[in-house]
Amino acid sequence: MEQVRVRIAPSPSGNLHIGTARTALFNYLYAKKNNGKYILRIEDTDAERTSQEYIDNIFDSLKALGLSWDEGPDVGGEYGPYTQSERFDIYPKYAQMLVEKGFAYECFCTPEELEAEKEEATKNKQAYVYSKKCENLTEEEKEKLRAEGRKPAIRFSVSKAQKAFHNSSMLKFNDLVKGELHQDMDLIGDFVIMKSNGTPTYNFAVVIDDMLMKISQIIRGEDHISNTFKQILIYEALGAEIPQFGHLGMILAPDRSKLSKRHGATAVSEFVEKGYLIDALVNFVALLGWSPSDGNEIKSVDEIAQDFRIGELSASNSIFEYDKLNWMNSQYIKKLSLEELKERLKPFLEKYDLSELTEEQYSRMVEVTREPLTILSDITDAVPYFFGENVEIEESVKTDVLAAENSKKVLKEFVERAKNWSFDEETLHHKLEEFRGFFKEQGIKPKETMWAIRAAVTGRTRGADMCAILAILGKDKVIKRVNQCL
RNA sequence: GCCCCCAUCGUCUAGAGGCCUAGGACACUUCCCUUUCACGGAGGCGACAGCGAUUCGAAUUCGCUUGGGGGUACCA
Repeated sequence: MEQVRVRIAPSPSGNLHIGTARTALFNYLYAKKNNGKYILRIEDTDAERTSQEYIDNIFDSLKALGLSWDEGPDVGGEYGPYTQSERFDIYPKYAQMLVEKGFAYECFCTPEELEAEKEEATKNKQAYVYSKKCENLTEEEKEKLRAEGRKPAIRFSVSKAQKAFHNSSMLKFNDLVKGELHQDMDLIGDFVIMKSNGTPTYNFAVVIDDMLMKISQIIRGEDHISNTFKQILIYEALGAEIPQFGHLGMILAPDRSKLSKRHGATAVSEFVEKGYLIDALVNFVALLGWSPSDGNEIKSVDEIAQDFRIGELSASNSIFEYDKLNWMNSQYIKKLSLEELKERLKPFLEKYDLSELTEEQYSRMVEVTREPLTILSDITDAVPYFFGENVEIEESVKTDVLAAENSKKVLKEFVERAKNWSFDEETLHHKLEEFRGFFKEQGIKPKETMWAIRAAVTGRTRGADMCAILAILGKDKVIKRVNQCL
């Protein structure tokens, strides 16, 4: 296949999952690296589980991730429509074609009959394979069943395909990331390709769509490996060219189970709401399975694309640990310009009245509080003392710091002196230095001196640079708070 | 149960027979810087799942065992 065409095909039965995001990323990277096209297709054959809300979420998240698609439901393209529910009229034709070629047949079995077969198999400790009892139904028998009101599903005949295209029962393909994979076709039961309600099953719809959309490489999670064998059989029966497959390890939770809500966020949008930067998220997720050749792990999508080789991806599963994500997010926060950071922080400062601060004061506040931020939402608890007249004093601060005799001495002296200071940072810096020196001679450590002031003004023992805090708050508020404390 | 995939520090990984007394990153930890927290800097701790086989030589090849994951639907 000359043109590289890859796709991401989420099914809108939930918000865009972080695992799907990673699959999307690797497809995007592959397309980028190979000058190919990257296509978005919505797989909504199961009407029960799809909702517009999820579709919107998937679009928004994918866009936010910066993985823009060349063809898709919204932007269109040569091979549309790109939403499976809008393609329902094209699947029956191909199913019919397979029936005519003898690679598929109508099946009238009821769910109960099928269930019984399955139970029988488990009882005998055998792999369940459909009995094929409908494969050789005569026209009369079919008519009779139809007359009973039964609606047939269409099943793919694995044995027919095997006879037509293979010498042995071993089906093999060369996976882009895992190497040679194989499966005994005798263990693949005749699977349904068209449901009795006339809609295609997943395995059938994907093949038809990927074929028609000329997809050249299919990169997806390894939970699809078993589907791949079925799909290869369909391609062969259709006489279509078989694309290359690449199966990625899965993302697991720290307890090695599937990543789910009980482990925290799973959707990209949830991470964003929590204060993760989308660039950090993408970078982090890329590192699950891929590693940079130069050892520098902080990289943009474009940089990763240059360095991306699908064969070098890890074949194993990887565990999603927050530690590294957090570190990475903090690195990306550090790289943000002050202006950008000021904007991004606003959603997390809604509980405060930002109008209390001038633009300059807000800038300075962000500047002096940004250092320890891991996620944007950390700002919420980092800045309460910049707002309001009074300040809430932490219990431990009251008992440990403020109760100390030295603290009272320091604070009294502070009020006396500060009255005459000009509250700009430069002056404060010098004055406080003098101030510390004054107490040091009396045997009070600089640290203690500063703690007393910090405790009285912010109610805490830790926080941003003291001079900046004092300057932003201004003389009146500072003295008021200290007096109140005394 | 049956089938498939995977297996290097706690985690993400480098490593494609000798360059490995196994390298990096995160986490943890020690020290330094410092008016606090943090940031930053310099160190430290820490792994080839087990057993066999091939080979002069194996983390790297093969087999078995164990462990983990996935699939087993008229879900996708």
